[in-house]
Formats: sequence, C-alpha cells, structure tokens
Amino acid sequence: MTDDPKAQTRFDPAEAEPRLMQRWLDSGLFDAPAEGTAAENFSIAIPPPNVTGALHMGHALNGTIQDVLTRTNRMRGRRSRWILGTDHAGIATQKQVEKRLIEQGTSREEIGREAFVEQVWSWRREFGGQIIEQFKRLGASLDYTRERFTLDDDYALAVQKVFCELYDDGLIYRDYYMVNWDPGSRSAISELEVEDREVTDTLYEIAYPLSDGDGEVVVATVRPETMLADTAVAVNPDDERFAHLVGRTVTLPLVGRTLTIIADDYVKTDFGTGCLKITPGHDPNDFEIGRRHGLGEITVIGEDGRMNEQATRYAGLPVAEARERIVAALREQGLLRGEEPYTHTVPFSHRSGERIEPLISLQWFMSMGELAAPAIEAVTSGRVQIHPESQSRRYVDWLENIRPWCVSRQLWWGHQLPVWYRGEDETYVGMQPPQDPGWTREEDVLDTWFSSALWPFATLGWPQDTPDLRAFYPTDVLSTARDILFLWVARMVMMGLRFADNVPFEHVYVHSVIQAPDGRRMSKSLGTGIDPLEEIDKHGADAVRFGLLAMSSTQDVRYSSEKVEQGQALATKLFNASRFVLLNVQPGVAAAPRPTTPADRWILSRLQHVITDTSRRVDEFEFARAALGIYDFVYGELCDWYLELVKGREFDEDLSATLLHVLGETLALAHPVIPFVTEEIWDLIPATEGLLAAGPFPQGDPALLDEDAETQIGAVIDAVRAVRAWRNEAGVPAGAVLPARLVASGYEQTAALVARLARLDLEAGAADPAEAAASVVVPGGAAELLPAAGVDPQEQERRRAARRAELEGEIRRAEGKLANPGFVAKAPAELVATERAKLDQLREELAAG
RNA sequence: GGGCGCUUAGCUCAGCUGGUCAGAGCGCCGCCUUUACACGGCGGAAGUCCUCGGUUCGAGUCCGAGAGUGCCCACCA
Repeated sequence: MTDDPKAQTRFDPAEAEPRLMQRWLDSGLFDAPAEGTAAENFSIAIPPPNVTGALHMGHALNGTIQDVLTRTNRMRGRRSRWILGTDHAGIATQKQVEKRLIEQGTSREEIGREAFVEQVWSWRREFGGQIIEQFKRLGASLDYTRERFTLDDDYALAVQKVFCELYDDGLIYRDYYMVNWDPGSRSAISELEVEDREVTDTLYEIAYPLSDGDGEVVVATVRPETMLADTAVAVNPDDERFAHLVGRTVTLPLVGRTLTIIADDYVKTDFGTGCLKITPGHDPNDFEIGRRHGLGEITVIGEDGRMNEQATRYAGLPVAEARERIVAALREQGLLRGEEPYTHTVPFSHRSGERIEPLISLQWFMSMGELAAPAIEAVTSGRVQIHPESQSRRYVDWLENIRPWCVSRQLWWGHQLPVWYRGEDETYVGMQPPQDPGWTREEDVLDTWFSSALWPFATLGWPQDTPDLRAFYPTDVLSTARDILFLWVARMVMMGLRFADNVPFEHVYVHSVIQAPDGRRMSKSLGTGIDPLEEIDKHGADAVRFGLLAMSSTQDVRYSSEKVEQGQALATKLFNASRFVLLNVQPGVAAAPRPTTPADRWILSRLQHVITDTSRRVDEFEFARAALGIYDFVYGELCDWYLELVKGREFDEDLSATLLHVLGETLALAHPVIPFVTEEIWDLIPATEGLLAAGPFPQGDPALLDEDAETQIGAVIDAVRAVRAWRNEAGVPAGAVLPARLVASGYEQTAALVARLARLDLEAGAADPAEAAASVVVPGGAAELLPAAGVDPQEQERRRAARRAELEGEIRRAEGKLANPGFVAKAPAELVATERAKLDQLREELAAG
C-alpha cells in the first residue's frame, strides 16, 4: 500500500475472492488428517445437497453457519473437517434425466433400465459438480478432497449391510399395505413427501338401497368412483338413528355387490350423513377399518392412475372421467341424493405435484418402534442437544408416534434392494447375489432417505473401522432447516445409534428459513427466489455471509438486502481502517498490546469484551449477535473512536505495536464470518506470516480488562458527543475551533482528546476570563463555551430552557418513585440509593443551570 | 381439531434471568470534500413496545383473555 491518493480504498471481492479461495485450497488447510479422537477434533457433515441442485438461499445460510463453526474451531487449533458430498436424490434426479430423454425423443422405458442408469451417471458427471463449485464461491471451507456421493460403491455397501442386518433382525419386512402412491413418479412415496393442499371438490350423497327393499342408506363421498371397490357400509355403534340397520345388507349400485352394514367408532355421527361407505382398497382409514372387520380389499384404480379391469365397464378411464360417468349413471337411476361444493385438504406428491392415490400394494417396510426408543432417549438425556430447545419436543413427539416406514420406491435411480425372489414364495436377502439359479432381483430401490440416514458414518468409511471414523465420529454439529428434522435428522440418530454405536452428532442447530422480502416463501415457481450467487456478484461473499447471519434468528425471517449491504460496508470499513493503520505504523514493529494512554487501555479492554462475547455467541449458535457484535466493535469502537483518538499522536513503537495487535485480533475474530476481506488484509500486513484462516482465534486476556480506562474514555465519548450536538444545533461552522473551559472532573488525562474531537481550544479558554456564553453538560461537569464567532447566545438560552424542562421531568419521575412507600420498602436498597443519588444530582444541576 | 411461534420507529428486525431497554441497520432531515474510508463523517427527527385485564413497589419484559399473522401436526367421508 502507498499513500498515493488514488490508492485502492475498497476491497474488490470479484478479484480477490477466487484468488484467496485458491490459496486456501492449495494450502491443504481444509482437509484435516484423520488423526486423534473425535472428542478432540471438530467435524460437521454437510447436509448433502441434491446432485442436480443449484445453490439457493437456504444452502447459502446453512453453508455460512457451518463454515463459521468450522473456521472458528479450526482457528482454535482443533483438527476440523467439514465433510462434503452430494445426494443421489432418487426422484428429483430421475425426473431430470427423464425430461432430457423425452426432449431427445426417447424415454426411460424405451432405452431400458441399464441404459437409463448409465444416462443418469453421465448426467451426474456433467452437472453434479455445479453446486460444489458454488459452495466455493461462498468461501465454504469444506474438505473438497474427500467428496462423497450417496451412490458411491463403498457407500452402497454400507447401505446394503444396514438393510441386510435390519432384515435379519426382523425390522425390515415385506407386506401389503396402503401406501401413498404417486401416479406421477409411479412410485410409493413416504408420508413425509406428501403435502396437503386445500381443494374444492363436490361432496356427493348417494343412496344404497337395502337388500330387502325396505328403504336405503345414504352415504357421502367426494370420490364416487371408488364406490366400485366398496366392501361395506359403516355407522357409529352409538348412533341410534341407524342401530336397527347394523348387520343388515345393502346392494351396491352399479355393481350389485351385497355389502354388510357394520358398526365402527371411526364413523362420526355429526358429519356427512352418518353413514360411511367403506373402501379398503382406496382409502387409508377404510383400510384400517377393513382390517379390523376382516373385509375384502378390492382395487379398482391402477398404478397409472386409471381405472383397472376390476372396474368393468369403466376400465381404462382416467379417474376423473370415471367419476363423471358414475355420477351420471347414479343420477339417471335416481340414486343421487345430494351434491354440494366441499373444501378439504387433499394429499399431493411433493415431488411430482400429482394428487396422491392411496393404493394397497406389496412394499418393503421398516419397523420403527425399536429404533425410535434409543433415539428419543438420546435427546431427552441431552446426548444430542437440539437448538433451539423448543424443537426437541417436536422431535420427541414425532418419534413417539412413529409408524412403519415404507422404504421401497418404484424407481430405477437409487440403491436397488439386495433382495431376490424365486418362484412364489422364496425370498433371499443378502450382500451377495444367490449362487444357485432361478432367482430374480427385486426391481425396487430404496427411499433416498434410507441412504441419507447413514450419512454421518457412511461418509467416514463405515462399516470399516477407519481412521476417519475414529477421528471424526460422532460429528459435533448438524445444522439444518426445520423441514427435515424428521425426514432426515431423526433417522440419522436412529441409524447412528444402531450401527455406529454412538449418536451421529452432539448438537443439532435448526436455523431459520429465509423468506422472500414480501414474506412469501422463496420459490422458483412463485418467482420469489433470490439467487445467492447474484448477491455474491453484487456485494461479495463476505457481505452475503454477514447479511445472512445478521438477518437470521430462530424465527423465520424475510430476506433483507440492507443487512447484506451492512456486511459490505463492514468489509469496506475494515479495509480502510487497515489502510490507516498500515500507512501510519512504524516498520518492523511486532504486534503486541503496549498501551501508554487511557485510550490504548480502553480499546484493549473493549477488545477483550468483543472477543469473549463473539466466542460465546458462536458456541451458543447466536450467529446474528456474533456478526452484529463484530460490526458494532469495528464501527462503534475501533473506527469511530479509537482511530480518531489516535490521530494527532506520534506513531511511536508502542502505539504501532498496539494498533497492529488490535487490528490483527479484530481480523482473526471476524475471519469466520467474513473470511475473504480479513485474509486479504492479513496478507497486506508486513509482519504476518501464513494464513489467517490457520489461526489462532483470539482468546482474550482478562488482564487487559480496564474499568478505569473504560470510565475515562466513556466520559470523553459522551462529552464529545454532547459538544458536537450543541454545535450542530447552534449552527456553529463545522470547522470552527471554539475557546472553551472544561469545568469537569475525570478529564485529567484526556482533556486534550475532548478538545481535539469536539474542536475546542482549552488553552485559549483557560486564558480568557470572560463569562461563559454557553454551558454544555458533560459527565462530571460541564464544558463552558466562551463568546466567539458562531456562538449564538440565544441558542444557549433555548437549550438551557429545554434542558431545564427535561430535568424537571426527570426529577418529577424520581420523586414520584421515591415517594412510593412500596418502592422504598421493597426494592433492593442499592437501587433506592442510586435513585436518591440521581435525584440529588438532577436537583443540583437544575439549581446550577 | 390440536401444538408452536410472531405482532417494538416509515421498512426489516434486536431487546437473555422484570428496575437507564425504548435500540440497530436501512430510509428521512440538516451540516461537513476534517490528510483510512463520500459504498464516507458528524448531528437530528421519529414509536400509546397489537388491545383489554391481572401479578408486582415497578412490565415490551411474567400470567390470562381477545384481535391479527405465520408455521407444524392430525384419518373427519
């Protein structure tokens, strides 16, 4: 740097960030060796982004959070590894590739499974690296040398081993069950991938004639087409209106089947007609009822979302069309008793967007109760701590009510089940294919979350007992958004405890969701998304990182570009403050705290506070406070005051050493939040060697805390502010130096500082016997301004009157408080004494002024 | 239908264990090219802390009710 006025006064992120990232990568700092124990090391496993994905705001926030934790702990000297990888994301990836095939005029079915899977792999080779590169833009200090993928060969072995062991233990089994069938992806999907949407349908009332011709029952339904699969009608056992009907039969219209009227508690007496058609094949509740009563299970809708051959003359029709025809037929036969609009929530597939069709099918399930119990205990005992704590209850509630998990998916992209069948009833499950002939492999693949559940240990080489596993498992923190607490976090805890003999992480941090500025969800389809990469282009990665942390909390928050700009301002400020320091310090001086004045002692003391606060806030996941606390120190203390106080002094060795010390500590403290600009400045300081990212992180030195200096400089700050405010209101020209006397105690060592920053001439004032033209209250007394050009006596009078009114108000308040017998009797004595002293002081000032 | 949050300056938000807590950033107004920074500095205006009750000597801060708003869970045809 030079003192050339044209010298760079701004940090240029676009130029510097890629260069600095490359330096970090080349240094090998991010790939911590597999040495030592997990207790002494620090690790985080990144929530693996979808291999098809692009960096969105959630990634950017979560990436920043994890990076702050990793960088802080790395600088503290712990071997720190942030484990990187991507998820094969079954449905999403398969859909992308299918779309491309269709654009190419072919299809998945046409090219066959083997070719299709090869297509997906080549797709991954082509596009899978995108999001990794985007994490680099953010400055994420991930271990890029050990990128993992949930479909890697050794990862697949881990998945198969888990599957086989759970099967051998009887926790994985095959069963007919009602599943959420997604006609879009032609696959069963988990209840966690279902989203409910409000839909207005028509609620039809249909008459089912009693078989003996003696009347009818009327049922209500929004899905008349499923009546073809009805196997009973149910009423509530306590419903007197229908008690006489239980046990009798009706004839199912259009079909002619005879249905028994059964009694079941599930039926509400105050909803619909009080009579419920039971369709075990197409409704989850009816399925349960059917199982209770041993009813038949008829299926009339196929996996393609069309009526099947059981639906006789409606076979092959899409569901909606079948419905219309059935309603028409009923109307014609005079059996339609009512028809009205009805708004209710209906399940849709989160992935394909199509309406879920509940179907009975043969699927693979995982029994969860036995796995859930230890996972609950891990959290209630505190071995896994969830932050904020309120999320723990949701976690426990969910696990306590957990149901079997359908783990099979009818996809081609994923971990194919290690299951083979022969004939009607032979099943083989194993790591190796059966050697004898006649076996065919199960076509289904596992739910993507099955492999994700193994992430924290499968990435470290499990089931081998690897050095990586010993050095980094369990990990320290898992940072995520709320929405996958169940989908993923709970399952990782279960699997970790079952297979890796320990919890997968000690802390779960649930971060906020960043919404669009107008409060809507950020989403591509709504057009409300903000691209973090564009924000990085505009403001720099440091600014985006700072902004995201500053705006985040445990609450969902709206995206605030002001906070990003605040971060950019911080980077610029720090850059220029550093220029000032480097332009003035003596060459060859080593950084060290060598205070010679109250101001030096003050900044060192303030530095200790911000160091302890920041360190604690990071450890307590208070990222917004950590970021804003750094901002407040840099702006409100270092730049606004210390650097200004220091001007006018000779930059001797002591001062140079102190300035370099404060600067260096500040850079290290801020580095985890704004790594680029701090590393760049660090590199510009002549005396420093190596990377700032390599640490150390400031520890603070309690011996440098200095209350006396804080009081003295606190008074200087207040006094300067008071005089400046007075000058501004009095219209004193900004450059004018006013003769004045400082009639106040506590400024023995600092009067000159007040004079310089407030532009007062105390020597001229002392020599001048004239009566004060104005008196400005400052801590410990007053600054008396003498008559001079620009000092307006009327302004003084106005201010005096305003101050008097203010004093009177405060005196009334204090008097009232002290006149309250309750306050004097019950409030702490110390507080009462303070109040009395305050009152005395106020009265004194009023009398004087 | 349950459960959990939120409602503080024009905007976005801090305010932890009740007593200088009425704050920050942006915006707005005024002044300043003061030799680190005009993507700057200095100063200023601005809020019945959603409403109503209660606890307390004292409440944005605790309790209850209500209004508004958001999220999660749930099988009402």
